[in-house]
Amino acid sequence: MNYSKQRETMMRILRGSKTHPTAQEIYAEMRKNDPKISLGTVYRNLAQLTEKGSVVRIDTKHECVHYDGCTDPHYHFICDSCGKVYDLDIEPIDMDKRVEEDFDCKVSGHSLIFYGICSSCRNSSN
Amino acid sequence: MNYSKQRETMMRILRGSKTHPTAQEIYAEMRKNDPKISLGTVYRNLAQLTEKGSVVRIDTKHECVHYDGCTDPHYHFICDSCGKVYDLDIEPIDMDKRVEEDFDCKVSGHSLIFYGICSSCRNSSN
DNA sequence: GTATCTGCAAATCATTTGCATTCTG
DNA sequence: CAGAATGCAAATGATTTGCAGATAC
Repeated sequence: MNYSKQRETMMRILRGSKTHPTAQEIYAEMRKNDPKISLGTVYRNLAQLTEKGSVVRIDTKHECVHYDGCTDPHYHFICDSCGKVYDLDIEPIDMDKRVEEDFDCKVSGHSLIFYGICSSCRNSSN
Repeated sequence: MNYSKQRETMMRILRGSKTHPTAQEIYAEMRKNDPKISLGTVYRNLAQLTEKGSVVRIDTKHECVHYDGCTDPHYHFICDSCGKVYDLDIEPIDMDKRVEEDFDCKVSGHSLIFYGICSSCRNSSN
C-alpha cells in the first residue's frame, strides 16, 4: 500500500473523532479542505483500512455503516432515536474460544452492539 | 393488522427454516407457489413483522439483512467465507442493566454476532 | 517506469415508495 | 364500506466500479 494524502487525512479524521462517522460524513469533512475529493476514494480507502485493521466497521440496524478509528476492543451503544454511536466502557466478553469449541469453527472476532435511547434523547423527548 | 395470506406464508417459511433467509430468498421461495408475489410485499411484511416482534432482523457486515423466525434470545455465528448464518447455543449475556447504569441510557436490547470460518468451509478450503 | 491512487461518472443492488386495485373485517 | 394489504414499476440511496490521468517509490 502506497502513501496517499487522502488516506492520511482520513486516518487523521477518524482518529481525532469520537463520533464514528459514516463514509458520507468523512467525505463531507474532507471536502472542506479538498473540494476535489471523490466519494469513490473515500469508500475505497475505508475498505482498505478496514481490511488492514486500521479502522473498524460498525454495522448497525440503521441505514449506513459507521467507522471507528479506535481499534482497541470495545463495544457501542446506538441510539434508536438520534442514531448516534457511543463508546461503551465495559470489558470485552471472553466467549470466542467457547464458541469455537462448542461449534467447531474458527472465530476471528465478534460484534456486540447495544440499542436503546440515549440520555440526551430521553431528556429532550426527541 | 389484518390477516393476509402472503404474510402467513412468510411466517410459515421463517418458522420452518433454520437458514435465516434474506428478503430475496424468502421472495424466491414464495414465488414457487405464488408467482405473482411482489418483492415490495415481502419487504413491507418483514418490516411489520419485525416491528411487531414476530421475527428478528440480523444485521451483518455482509451485504444484506437476514431474518430469523425464532424469537427466543440467542446469538449467531456468521461464516465470512460462505456467508451462512448459524444459531449458537450459548446463554444470553446479562449486561443491558449494567450498560443502562454506567451510561445513563435506556437499553432495549443488544446484538451479538460472532464472525469467522465455519467447519464446513474450513474443511473444504472454500 | 510500474504499480498504486485518484476523480469522475455511470452502474449496482438492496430496499423503499406511489398508486390504482383487491382483500379483510 | 373503510382501512389494510398487494402487485407493479419507478425511485432512492448507499456503495461499487471502469477508466484515463496523476502520484508514489
